[in-house]
Amino acid sequence: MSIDNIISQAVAAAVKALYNIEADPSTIACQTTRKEFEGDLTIVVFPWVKAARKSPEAIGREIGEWLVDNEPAVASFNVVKGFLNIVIEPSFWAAVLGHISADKNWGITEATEASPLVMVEYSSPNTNKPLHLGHVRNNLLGSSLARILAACGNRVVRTNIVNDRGIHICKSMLAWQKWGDGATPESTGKKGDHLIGDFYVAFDKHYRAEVKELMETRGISKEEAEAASPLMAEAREMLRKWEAKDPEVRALWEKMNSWVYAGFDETYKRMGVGFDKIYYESETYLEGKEKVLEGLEKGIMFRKEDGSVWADLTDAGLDQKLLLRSDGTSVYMTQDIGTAKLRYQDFPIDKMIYVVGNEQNYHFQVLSLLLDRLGFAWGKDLVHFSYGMVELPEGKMKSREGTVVDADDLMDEMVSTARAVSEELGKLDGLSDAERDAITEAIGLGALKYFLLKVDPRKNMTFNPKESIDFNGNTGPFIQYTYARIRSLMRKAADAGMEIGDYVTAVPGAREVALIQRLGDFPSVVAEAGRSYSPALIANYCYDLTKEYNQFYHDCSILREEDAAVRSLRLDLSATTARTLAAGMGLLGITMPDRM
RNA sequence: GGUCCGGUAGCUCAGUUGGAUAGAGCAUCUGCCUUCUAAGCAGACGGUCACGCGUUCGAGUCGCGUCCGGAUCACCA
Repeated sequence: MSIDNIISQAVAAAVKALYNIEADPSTIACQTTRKEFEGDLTIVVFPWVKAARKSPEAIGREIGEWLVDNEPAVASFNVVKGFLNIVIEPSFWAAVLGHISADKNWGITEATEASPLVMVEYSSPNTNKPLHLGHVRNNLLGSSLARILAACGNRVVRTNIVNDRGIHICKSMLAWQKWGDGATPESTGKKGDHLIGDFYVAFDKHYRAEVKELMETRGISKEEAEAASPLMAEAREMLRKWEAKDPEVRALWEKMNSWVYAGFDETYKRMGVGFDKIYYESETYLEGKEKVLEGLEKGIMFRKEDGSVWADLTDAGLDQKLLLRSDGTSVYMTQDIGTAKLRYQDFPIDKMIYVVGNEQNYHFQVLSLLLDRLGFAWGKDLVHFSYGMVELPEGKMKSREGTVVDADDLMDEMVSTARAVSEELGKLDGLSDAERDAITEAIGLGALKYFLLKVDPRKNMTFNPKESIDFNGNTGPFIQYTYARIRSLMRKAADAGMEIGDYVTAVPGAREVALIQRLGDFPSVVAEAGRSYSPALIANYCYDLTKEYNQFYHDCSILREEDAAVRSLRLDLSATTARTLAAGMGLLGITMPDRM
């Protein structure tokens, strides 16, 4: 039971005793007192003014007096306008810290057999090019969200739907056949995904040259030239062969995809993201048809004269949506319905969360409606975790113009910057090469992850590779640094044989109380982050906690404190802060180095 | 044009169910390394919370309208 709950319940009891008003303790506004006023917690008394027929000041005074008489945790109070500021009996704060400190899983709720089963889909790359900055935001949001949901007591299945088929991969395959000269990741020393990406670019280059030439020699329009392009015709022919399961095409497709997957795995691993179940579009793209035809029979869909199948969503304020082309083939929406069916067969999920960019908001609005009408229990309240795009100072990333920020390059750059800064500050002196590598990796990736996760996912963000990433202020490294300092402090305390956790007689000061209150918030922050699907909430909490700790740290001497009980209290407070920071940053997938 | 989402300090962003005088970082300026790590701390400067109306004890937060920016409205994925 947290101190907030104790006070809320006591206030509810006071209101009942004084004015015979029933107040739900959870609705009572109990908040940390602002610094400029005296007190620890503040109760807003305005809600009872009408029913009690008294002035806010009088009500505040009466509740305050009642609390002092009846609630041992309350030491004193003062009233400013309609705000009742409560001073908690100082010894209670030591007890609260003891409670937090004893709970090794503070803020984390373990899932049980009965917990809801939540599936989170994220990443969902194409196999024709390497991962870029946009994917990085997606991957980090998705995996962080999965961790947060698990910490909120959900059973979580992380999933990835890989777009491994279609014209795009055929383009890469064709380019490899034509101009690849038998190149492999081994022969070129390139990561497989980058190698395939290069061939995709090569196709595009040759294709555009071809179109230009056709326009000039035949004097035709761009559209006509594109339609007449032999190169594109070859790619389409290859796709046709792929769909007909031509052994040669399939073998090449499998070989090249395996290169890409090896490359992706490396990137995922470094980024610290993973999946419990991966679906491949090549295995699911035919699935939705059956479900759509089933819907047709039930009258949920209708067929037009040309044979195409549609859903009419005008009654829900949306348009008509195509689900099967006139030639009977599937579209994107149909495949998503099919994937949903497969997933439900594999896992009896209660909730589905799709981490997909906000350009697909409309798609998921439609998907939700369709799944609901087709009888999926979770269809109606599926969550489209919609996030904004990452833009560069010059504007949007465009692969054709080569302005895409590559995920691997970005991570390399972050880590080498971290190393340069660390060396300049002399932070790595006296450490082994392995230690240096581990620390700079943690800092570089910590900076990147924190930067992408601390902002509201819905918003578009600008990423300036040169200037955006900082190691000062509200950044991952700042939080990591504070953690590393505490760890160093704990090592010194251990060397000196100092005791922690033996401070029952100590009375915490104002800074300690502020920090304990902040630590006490962690469980509700995690719960709120789970409810609102917001890694940013966790990030900003970690930052606030770090700031609070640094102020405390600079205001007092810990190891030199002469009163053993106070020193012990401060050491335990430091240790608990470090643990909470590690837990919070862990939910963001950020590792905390022991020294830096 | 329809639908959805944004608009808070020069810049990048917080602001938890409506609560007290609006919060950080960066940038600019001023102090603090002989004291557990200065990637730090303390302070100064900086605001019509896009605009208007409404709801009420109280609105950055809720409702309606306007303006600006973005996304989307394919027999693409």
